[in-house]
Amino acid sequence: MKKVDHDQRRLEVAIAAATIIAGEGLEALTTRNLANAMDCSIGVLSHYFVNKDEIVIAAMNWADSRIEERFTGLIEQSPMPADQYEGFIMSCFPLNEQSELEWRVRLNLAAYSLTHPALMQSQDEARKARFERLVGMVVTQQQAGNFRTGAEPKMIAQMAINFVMGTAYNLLAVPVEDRKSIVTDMTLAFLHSMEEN
Amino acid sequence: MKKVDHDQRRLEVAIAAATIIAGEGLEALTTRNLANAMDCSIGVLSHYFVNKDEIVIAAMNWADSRIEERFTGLIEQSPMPADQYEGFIMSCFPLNEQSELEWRVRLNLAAYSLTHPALMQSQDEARKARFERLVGMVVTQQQAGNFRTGAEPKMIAQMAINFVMGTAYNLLAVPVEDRKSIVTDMTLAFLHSMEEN
Amino acid sequence: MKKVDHDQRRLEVAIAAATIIAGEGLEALTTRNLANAMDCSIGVLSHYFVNKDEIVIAAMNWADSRIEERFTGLIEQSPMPADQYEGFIMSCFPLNEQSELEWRVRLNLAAYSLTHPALMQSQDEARKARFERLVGMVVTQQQAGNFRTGAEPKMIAQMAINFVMGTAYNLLAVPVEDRKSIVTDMTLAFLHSMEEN
Amino acid sequence: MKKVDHDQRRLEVAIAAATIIAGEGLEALTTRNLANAMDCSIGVLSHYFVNKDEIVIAAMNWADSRIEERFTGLIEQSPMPADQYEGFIMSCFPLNEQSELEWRVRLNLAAYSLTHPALMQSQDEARKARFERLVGMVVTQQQAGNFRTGAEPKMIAQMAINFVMGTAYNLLAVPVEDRKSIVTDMTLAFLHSMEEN
DNA sequence: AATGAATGAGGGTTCATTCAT
DNA sequence: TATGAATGAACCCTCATTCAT
Repeated sequence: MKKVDHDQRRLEVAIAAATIIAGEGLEALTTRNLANAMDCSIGVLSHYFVNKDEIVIAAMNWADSRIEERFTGLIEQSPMPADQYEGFIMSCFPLNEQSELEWRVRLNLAAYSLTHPALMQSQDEARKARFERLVGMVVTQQQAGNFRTGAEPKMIAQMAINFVMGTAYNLLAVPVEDRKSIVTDMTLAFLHSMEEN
Repeated sequence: MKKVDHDQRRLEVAIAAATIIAGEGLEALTTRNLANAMDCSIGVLSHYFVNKDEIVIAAMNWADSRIEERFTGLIEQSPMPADQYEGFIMSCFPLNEQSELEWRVRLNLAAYSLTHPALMQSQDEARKARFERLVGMVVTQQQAGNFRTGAEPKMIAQMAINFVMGTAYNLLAVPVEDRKSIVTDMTLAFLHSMEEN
Repeated sequence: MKKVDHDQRRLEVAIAAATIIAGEGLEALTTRNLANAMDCSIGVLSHYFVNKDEIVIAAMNWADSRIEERFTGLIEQSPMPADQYEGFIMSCFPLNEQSELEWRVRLNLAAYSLTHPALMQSQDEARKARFERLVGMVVTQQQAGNFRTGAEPKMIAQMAINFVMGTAYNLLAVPVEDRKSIVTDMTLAFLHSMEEN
Repeated sequence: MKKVDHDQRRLEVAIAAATIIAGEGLEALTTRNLANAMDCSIGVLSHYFVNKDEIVIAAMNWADSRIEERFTGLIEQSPMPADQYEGFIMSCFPLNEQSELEWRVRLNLAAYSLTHPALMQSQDEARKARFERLVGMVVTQQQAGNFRTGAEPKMIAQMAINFVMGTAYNLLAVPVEDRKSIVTDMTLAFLHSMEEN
């Protein structure tokens, strides 16, 4: 008798919530506003989430996961041929409407989790997993002769993470049309600085 | 002198507000909570700020300025002797209680300004000024032979900004006692990658 | 037979509702909670009751009737031999789990009916019938020489009702294990005071 | 700078709440309804009570205390001259508009406390204190030769309490104009049954 | 300048009820 | 019959803001 896919519906709510957070800010994410955006009644939300906090968390985790999945997908196919840097860049940074939305939510998540221990903890775990994956990739690249071997893989991995995050967050303040050339140059510069010299 | 008192009180309010944002989150910054933290009555706040939005902005700008001032102070005394990297690092990153507070607020500011045009605009201006100052510093360093000349000063400046921001934000998730060694290594690596080779 | 099933189901709902009222209070009697206790879906309730008010009334009337039926059963077998006081007491007061439940609901009914005219009216009718029956019993007992004849049967009947109610309600606040000796002594004292002297 | 008496205002809220409970029932006691009855805004309530539960408790305790105080006042002036039974009766039972209100709330309290442990506990304490006072009074009356000495003071006290409660609660279902003669007869009969014979 | 009581809009949430399946 | 997703009114409560003192 199940007419609706429960998980699908939860996802829809999470995406709608993420869209509001990205577009109007966290304070604009009210149940009324959200129900309106989803074109349903307020009561519906309580069928899929026990309270609003869960919705906020689901929205943020959704955006975070989307970014992370693209990033992970890239790493897994390394060693990356140099001619695929283009795809790397496009996947890693907010260069289209969709990833813009996700990065905006992620920036909110970064600030929000500072004072929400449960969220901070899940972030920590995600961070560790990401770090480990990236360290593995660096080692692979070093063995392939693409990265210099003088530096610790762990440091290179952490610097890459910081580079991507710092660049992505700062990019959000730049007009969309200007972003691509900036980020391309900077990524190449970063990768160059990681290369054997 | 009245004006001094007035400005002094505004500053006190901003600092108290920033402390709440950093410690309990933006949602915990209520007028009642703020008045309580300042050990004064709610009504006092309206003598110094026309509404709560102004308080939020003042708090965020205060934290932002504090970080920026230290950064600017460093730049102005360049070319930096190599033996002052220690001070540079301590000044640029959240390595003590005070700067931790400021960086936490700044991260909130980064997210908040995404959907608050007025704030975004003032951020833009600050960003430009910061950028210009840093470009000047890079040129100076290049002329002094500390930085490689192969790269555009603008790109180096932007990469430095992104490096500092990305590193600082990610540092907030690391236990305070572990931060210093991490950031030292990474800063040296970054500066090394900027050097002539 | 459909009718039997239907009435049976209504009764089951009423008992489940009464159980919730007795155990968790009137405010805990929600449709969701009730459906959960009955291990059925919310929609089922509307097949047997037009709305929740009817359920509340059915639950309260059920408990009230249970108590009343035992009381009536006792009266009808009067004149009561002195050696059956034990049974009288056990039947009239909340001395086991089941009657405890019923009396708790009845106390809720007493309060609830104060502001629910329809319920108050049905209560009035039940009260009158109870009163008449008891007056008849008192007359019988007087004729049998068990009760003093100096007092009006009506007054004795009313005092008996008040005695039972006052005692039963106050008993609900006493630990179950202490109740029996208390109520035995008090009933004997009451009956003694009603006897010829 | 205190313009209002905080305790006075709390009392006003409690009385207004009690009036609603008595007149429209516990379910009609909403914050909107209460604010409306007090001719003030909803927000005012939160200045004097942390939440609605506290208001309900305050209202019920107020009504309970009013009844109790009259009862205690009577006991303290015992041994009671026989010609003051009139006052005793008027003070003990719901025979005017004011005490009617209080007894209606008390009946709600009796039912409500069944499933509200905190309230039940405070009721227990009040019950014990009441009992002790009454036992003391019974002893006094026995020494004055007004009550029979054959019975335990404790039993007499408990029977008196049950008599008053049972009678008062049942009285609430009787038209006000019929109550006085009923309760007078019954009280005299009760007191008579307590006398030496 | 400082106070804090008062306001009432708007927040999240719960609820009885309806209805397509 | 039975289901449970959907509805939206109404709940309690918090909040920024105002203003008489």
